[in-house]
Amino acid sequence: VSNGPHEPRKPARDDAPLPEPPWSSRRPKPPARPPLSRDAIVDAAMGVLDTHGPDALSMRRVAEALGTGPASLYAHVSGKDELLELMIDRLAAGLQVPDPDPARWQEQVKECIRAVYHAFLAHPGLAAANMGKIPTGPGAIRTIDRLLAIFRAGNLPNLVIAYAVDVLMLYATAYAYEQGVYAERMSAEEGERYLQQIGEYFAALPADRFPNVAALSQELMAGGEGDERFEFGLEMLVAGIASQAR
Amino acid sequence: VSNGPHEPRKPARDDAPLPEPPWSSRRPKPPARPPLSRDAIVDAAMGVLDTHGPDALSMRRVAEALGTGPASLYAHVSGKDELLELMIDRLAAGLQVPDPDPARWQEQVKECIRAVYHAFLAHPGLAAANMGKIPTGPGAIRTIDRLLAIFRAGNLPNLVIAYAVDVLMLYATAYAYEQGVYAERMSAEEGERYLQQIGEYFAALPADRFPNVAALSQELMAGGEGDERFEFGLEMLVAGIASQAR
DNA sequence: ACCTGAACACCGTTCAAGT
DNA sequence: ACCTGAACACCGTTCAAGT
Repeated sequence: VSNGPHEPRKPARDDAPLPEPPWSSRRPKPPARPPLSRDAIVDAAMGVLDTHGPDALSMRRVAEALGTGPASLYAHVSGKDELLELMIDRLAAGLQVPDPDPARWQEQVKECIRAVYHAFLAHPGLAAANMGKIPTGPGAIRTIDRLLAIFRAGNLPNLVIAYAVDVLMLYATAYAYEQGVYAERMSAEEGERYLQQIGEYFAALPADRFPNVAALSQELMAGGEGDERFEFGLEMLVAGIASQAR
Repeated sequence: VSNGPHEPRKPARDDAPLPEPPWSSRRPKPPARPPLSRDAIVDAAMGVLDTHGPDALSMRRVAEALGTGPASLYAHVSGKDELLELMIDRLAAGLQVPDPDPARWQEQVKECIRAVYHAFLAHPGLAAANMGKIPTGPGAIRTIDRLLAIFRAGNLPNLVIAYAVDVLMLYATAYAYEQGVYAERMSAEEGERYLQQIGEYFAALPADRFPNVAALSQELMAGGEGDERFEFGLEMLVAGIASQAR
């Protein structure tokens, strides 16, 4: 089995493999499929994730998308963990972080954390893998360095800056993970209905045993549509951090 | 196959099955193993998690601990997701939340969030399962209700209370997840060495490309031992929330 | 009603063998 | 050096069959 029938979905392109002319029978089996590489594997993994969802992101599916077997990936990547790290680093490398403007540093920080949040939201499955690991890839380092520059324009103690970057990154990642789990299980309409059901359940709880949940059932369910809840936590954190300026 | 040879590890106890006396041949095969139940399954799952770690927490291992096959669990539990929810609810039910003391509400909130954090830290694997789900079990509802009581003593708008509980719970859960992933992969000594290596890597980065990471390499690695970083974020959040009092 | 053995459709990773 | 088929040791879940 060479290749060919493995990827019939994509439309023909200029670099599509031509039929082998019988007279130039020098190389009987040229590997028309591009050779494997770390980048090609990350490309394929991103494609699998975006089109089939986080549950489909397996070494086997990625290999299948490349027209090979799962064992072939291990020549370029030490395992699934490293592949996820490479995917996260590609995500980080794509983030745009502005040059620091001292007068607007708080707003700039919020913009960056929103960008991190939305990036992980766009590729569910990466947020979970980003937790518990200290980023060391070039893309992540670049992003963190530029984010640190903004914080340094805010006249904060260095230790506060370091902790602040950490906690804000965790916040964005964790929130994206949560939203991803939530979105993965149901469509927007189902989510609406689910939230309403939970709200009714809370409101119907025996008020003598759970008086506060019953009293606040409305508010506990509010703001589920947009980014209001995310913005609330972001606001609280940045305000608290800003209060540490010297 | 009845039971008996499936659990040869534990020492003999008073309720160990005695050899069948041949003269009382009424019931040839009394089910000496206690019948399955939701509680028994949750017990066994907690045992598997605590003694063998989160990676070992599979339906098959839980069934094995109960001396049966995995299919038997599905008569009492709809699947692994529900089992995890039941485990989380047991965790929540064990949390102690004090009666509200209006003068100390901020400190009381911090105590509660610390308790949530430490509870998830003690049972790694549950934190990840707690994200993206709205808790509805009796244990979780009870805990949330008592936590809401403390917030209501703080004279905050109802919407702020609702968002605050949410964001603080997410913070505690996410931080515990992160710490759990970190602790799972290495011992305390290995963690120490790992952090030091990362610190050296950061300090050795080309200062012209990553000036801020290089300059702050010390601070970026600080406070990894204790709960300083967790406390920092908790402080920022509670301070920000308290500033919303009317 | 509760339990079970066996199977289904997957995983990540390893390894000897090929080129 | 790079790639591969086949296998290993697992998963969660289903289902017909038993009692």
